[in-house]
Amino acid sequence: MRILLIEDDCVIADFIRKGMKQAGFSIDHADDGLNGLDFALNDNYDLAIVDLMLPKLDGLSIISRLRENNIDLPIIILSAKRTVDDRVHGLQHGGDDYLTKPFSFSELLARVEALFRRANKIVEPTSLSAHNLSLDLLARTVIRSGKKINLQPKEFSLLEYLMRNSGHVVSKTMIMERVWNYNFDPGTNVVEARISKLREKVDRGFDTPLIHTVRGLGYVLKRKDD
Amino acid sequence: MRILLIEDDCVIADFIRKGMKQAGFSIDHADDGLNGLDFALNDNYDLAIVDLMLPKLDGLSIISRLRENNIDLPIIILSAKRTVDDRVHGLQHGGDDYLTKPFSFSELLARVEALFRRANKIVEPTSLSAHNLSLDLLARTVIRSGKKINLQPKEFSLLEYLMRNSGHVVSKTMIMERVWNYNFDPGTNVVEARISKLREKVDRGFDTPLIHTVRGLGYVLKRKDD
DNA sequence: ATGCCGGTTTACCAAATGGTAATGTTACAG
DNA sequence: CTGTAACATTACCATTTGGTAAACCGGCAT
Repeated sequence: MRILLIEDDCVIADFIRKGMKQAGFSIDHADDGLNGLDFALNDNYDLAIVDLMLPKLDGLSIISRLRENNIDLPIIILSAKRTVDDRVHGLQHGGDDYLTKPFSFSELLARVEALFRRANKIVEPTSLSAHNLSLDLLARTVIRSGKKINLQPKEFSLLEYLMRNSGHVVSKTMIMERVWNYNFDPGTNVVEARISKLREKVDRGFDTPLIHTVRGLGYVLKRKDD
Repeated sequence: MRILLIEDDCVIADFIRKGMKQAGFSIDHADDGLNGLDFALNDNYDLAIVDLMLPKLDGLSIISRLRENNIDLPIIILSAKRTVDDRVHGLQHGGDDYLTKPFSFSELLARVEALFRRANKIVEPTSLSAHNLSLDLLARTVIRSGKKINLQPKEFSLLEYLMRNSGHVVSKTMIMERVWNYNFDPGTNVVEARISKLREKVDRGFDTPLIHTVRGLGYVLKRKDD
């Protein structure tokens, strides 16, 4: 979870930085508006905490610029201005929350967590892809270099699991647990057998194989050179 | 945009109701906690505004119960309690925002709009729900009032189609085309037969049937009184 | 009331699915 | 080079699935 903090008062900035680190977040700090905008535009953050009064470029302008650029980043506004008009103004500019200084750290943390909760629900990917292979998780269809591939339900789940961990080796035991919901070893070779069928459909006849076995460890989905 | 307001003070409730209507929202009002929970569980709202101090069931309990039932509804907490602890508590229980009384209507409106902005990202829905029935399109699971229902793949697709058109009658021909990909009439009663099995699993043993037949036209998924 | 038409339910069977085990293959140690 | 263990492939069979048709039911027009 990466947070961007844009704040010029270094006492407050330090206070927030330390607290967030302790809470297990990774946090970057920009101390003026232009830097902050630059950070936000050129890196992928999960949330931003933005002061309104900033040197070079004020907070509201940063938010407007981000929204103009279609950057949909949850933003908490931090400000000394406490009138209703200021709050309303901040939210209307595209802020997600407004917190007035002075504030207690626990409240900031609670708001950060509330926003994460909401933002991360929506991010669930509806398709997975690697190289020229892609799965549509909603339609449950598989396409490799434009050609539709017909998989059985179990085969699809197996491939989905490999794709979700693409680049990382997954052991047969892991596969058993996540795809078959077995927490024991049935003493058969179900996984091998199903992998074989899967390869036949997904790899056979295509340029380069994507399903690789790692002797003694398990299987990986990747292209050879990754 | 449908808002659910749970508030026992009728002066405040009226004030909010009028304002929201004027702002173009459709709003329902429950004046105690149990009613509120019932409304939220049995209907589809886009946002809820919840007072904390309520007769019969307090606001935090309502929120907890909703989150337990996997109902992901943006919630604004409204409360006279203004301490940091209360705010933190409210957010930790699954609220998305916390507003203290007295508040100005413009601030409430701004927060409602901010939450809508975030919740309504134009993303393909990954779950469908109607009344107390909900489908998880990714996991391909079905839950009705907390109980898991096991459907066969075809049954799931059929129910999904009904849900996607919930409230609207769909003809058997339509169903054949979209669920079976037949563009002709096979002269059998596949649809009827499968609808029957589906009813057995989805409706039998539950409070109110959701799958209704409209003689001569087709089928609808809805509650009787909608 | 009677029969008919549209819809429902059920039993049945063919096809698809998915696990098992036997057999074949390959990598690597010695 | 050879033996072994890990893995691959394949044939086979039980279970699940899903379509068909026949029996059943209930509202409505005659």
